[in-house]
Amino acid sequence: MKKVRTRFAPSPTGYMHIGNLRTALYGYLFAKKEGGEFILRLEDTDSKRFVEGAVQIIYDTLKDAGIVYDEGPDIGGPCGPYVQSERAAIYKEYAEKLVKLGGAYYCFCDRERLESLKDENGVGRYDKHCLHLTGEEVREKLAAGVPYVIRQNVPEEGSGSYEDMVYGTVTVDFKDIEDGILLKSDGLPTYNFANVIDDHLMGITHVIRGSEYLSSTPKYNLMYDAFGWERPVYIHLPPIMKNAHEKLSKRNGDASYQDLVDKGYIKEAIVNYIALLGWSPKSNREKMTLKELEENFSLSGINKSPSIFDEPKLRWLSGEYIKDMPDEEFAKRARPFLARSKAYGKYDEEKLLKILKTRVEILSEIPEKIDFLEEYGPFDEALYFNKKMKSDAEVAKKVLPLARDLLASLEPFENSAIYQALVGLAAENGMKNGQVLWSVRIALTGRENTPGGASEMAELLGRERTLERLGAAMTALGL
RNA sequence: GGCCUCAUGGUCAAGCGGUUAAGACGUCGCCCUCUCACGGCGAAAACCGGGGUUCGAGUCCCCGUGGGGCUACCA
Repeated sequence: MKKVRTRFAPSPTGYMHIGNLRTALYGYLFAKKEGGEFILRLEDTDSKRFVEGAVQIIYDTLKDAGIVYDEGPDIGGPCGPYVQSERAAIYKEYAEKLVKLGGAYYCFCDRERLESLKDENGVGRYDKHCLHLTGEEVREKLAAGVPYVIRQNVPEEGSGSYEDMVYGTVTVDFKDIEDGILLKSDGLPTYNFANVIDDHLMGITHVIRGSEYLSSTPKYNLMYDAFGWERPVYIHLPPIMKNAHEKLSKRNGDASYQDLVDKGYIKEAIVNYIALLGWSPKSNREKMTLKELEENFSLSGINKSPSIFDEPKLRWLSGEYIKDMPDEEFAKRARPFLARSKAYGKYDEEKLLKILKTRVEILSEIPEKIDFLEEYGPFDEALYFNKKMKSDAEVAKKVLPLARDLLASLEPFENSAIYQALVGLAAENGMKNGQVLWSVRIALTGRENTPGGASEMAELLGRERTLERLGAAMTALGL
């Protein structure tokens, strides 16, 4: 059996979108699952669309996501170069060869004539005008330097079929396919042509790409057939949508890989999530590492219908990754976000992280979750009221002084000891635990909700700040 | 317009002729609990419509409707 070779062939025109990344991911997963190779090729034949820095983004994104290619522009390989703009001579040679084989022909029609072929709606296909030029006429024009393109010669009758691995049999009548341009007048190939030549020359066995190529695949096959080359297996992927009507794209939103990483989504979760968009594993387990995805990937699990990118679910997955992450790893990843908080550097980092770990799904939530530590100030005494805890300002007036005295000398000043002490205080004074705990927590933070209980907050704040705030709260209550 | 293609809860999806139509996210409720969160338990929620085929259709066929794509000297 031939070794499986897949490729990811992006055009360096900007950001890596989630859809692009998924196409790359599936190509990678399939190749690895089959023990094959995955290669990266840059399709930059349209100089007008070239965007500075886009190539680097492609390298960086793949690397960051853990998608490693076996051959590519920056690492080389036996089928290079892997950049189409550096392969112009190859395409020209093959285009001329295809002309000789009857699969293509020279066309000298100018734009004006081409325009005249279209109807009021701008539709109308080429009429094969130049196909009927004699060999002599072609030679003359070529010699005279008349600008030309090379067009594919699509049969006027019949149809082309192929078996797509996800969509099944796809058939298109040749009469619905135009004699597309293979080699532009600037000498560079169009996507269709360069793609076929490169995929063949690079030994690609499985073409994995978006479903937008579903109906143009028969014309690729025509070329493979004309050259006498073996056709690859096609695997078309449904689009990833922003909503029911729009495809995910930079223009519609900002769901590029980098944007998500910047927002603090855990990158493994992003990769995991997009693998699940359009593909479902045999088992019901959804959280999977790249390695596990490689092992479990299968073409039969690929879905045919478009899927909508659901950020809430990505959020959840990201949170799962955080919760399962070793503390040191979480610390490493959280630190840059921690640094954005006012509380950064003023509290014990380890304690902060511990509190954050189960309360954060994406890293960018970190600052907002702990900023409150530095936002202590006068607050409404109605906060002391809690029906379930049977607590209110009057209770607080009783509790706070006792708590302050108790905590002033408590050793060690640490969560469970503090908790035990406060509960003990409640018992001694015939109060409910909640009355003490609630009052203290409110006094310490001035907030109805905090990421942790009274004892945890006290530990975090430290003895000095705890006593200080207890004192301030008592003063506010008129004590 | 022509052609290709898709259609199960709000979202991702399982299902591949006979099921009480999985599971996950989200939502809601309950439990746990020093508030929040975590965790546990539970609930509501779906086969686009119409014709066939069949003893039997979410599953097969046709039509319709709706969505997406292609129809460039873009990829």
